[in-house]
Amino acid sequence: MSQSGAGVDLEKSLGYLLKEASSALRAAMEEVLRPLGMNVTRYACLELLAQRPGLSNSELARGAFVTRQSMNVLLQTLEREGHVTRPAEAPVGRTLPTRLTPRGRRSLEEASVAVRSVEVGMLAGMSEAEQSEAFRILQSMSHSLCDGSGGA
Amino acid sequence: MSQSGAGVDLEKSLGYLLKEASSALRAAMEEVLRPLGMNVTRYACLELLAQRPGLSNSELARGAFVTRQSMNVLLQTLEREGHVTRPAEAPVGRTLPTRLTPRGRRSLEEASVAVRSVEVGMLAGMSEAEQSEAFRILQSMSHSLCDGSGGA
DNA sequence: TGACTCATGTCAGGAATCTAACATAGGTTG
DNA sequence: CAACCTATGTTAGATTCCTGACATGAGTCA
Repeated sequence: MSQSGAGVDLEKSLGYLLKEASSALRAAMEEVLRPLGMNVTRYACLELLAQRPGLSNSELARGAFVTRQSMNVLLQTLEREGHVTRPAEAPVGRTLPTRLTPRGRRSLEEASVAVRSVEVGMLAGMSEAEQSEAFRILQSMSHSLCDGSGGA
Repeated sequence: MSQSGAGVDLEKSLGYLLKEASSALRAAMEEVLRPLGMNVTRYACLELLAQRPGLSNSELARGAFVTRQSMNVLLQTLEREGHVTRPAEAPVGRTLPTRLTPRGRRSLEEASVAVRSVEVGMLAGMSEAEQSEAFRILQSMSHSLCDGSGGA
């Protein structure tokens, strides 16, 4: 390997570290979800619907960090598979409120257990106080980035 | 919007928050890099080469969080554009040590300024102590995830 | 009322990434 | 030495995701 102990500051960048942690988390989640025939985006969609029934396509897209076009095709798949239902007509406006079916809820249950184990593993070795601190810090980063980006 | 103040714990998940922050960072970086005709992966590749000249294709891939196949096509593009150079023959084994050209270094300079401004904005409102704490915490998360995933 | 703006759902095309596969070089172990 | 295993570079095919575009419904304002 070429990596000698040269003075590189990429390893000191919080941005790089953030990406590294996020990448590791995603990889770990994909790994435990694959045997269940699921992936991170599918899980995120179902989890969002479990916690906030009636979310629209666009709202799910924002919550799962994909475009609404991508979420649309995912919802069509989930609908075809019988995991979610959407009314044929929009009760108001154009938004179609989506809901989990019992089958979707069952799939989510399995996945939730797997994902929770990953998150527990991620927090191994961190005290309650550190977790609270991590929460505050990550929220601060998100807000700073959104303010600086969307507000300018 | 459908989001009432219902008791949802996705907002309390450190994993979700980690993804949110990482997503915001990536979006902010893409935004400032786009006017420069660059994207996050290209920037990561050039930055890695600046800090560790002679990295191989596979090492760059790992550092930029993509597959070595994806990095390979990127390197071919960068080589065609004159941003990097690779020897025609591997001096040892099969690894082709890659290096920045002066032109690649110039492109990186521009991008670095833009990216640094994003990172500075992200750290706005965080004290030195908090940044150190963030560093420790993110590293702890990464390590816990890799140990639990690759070691099992 | 009518024009404007904004958000949504949806379809089509393209760009980026990944998975699968093969050949080669180096180290390891019998 | 020979067989084996691992890591690398590379190509090709498939998949995923995004960008662009259009039509519809709701709210705003003159």
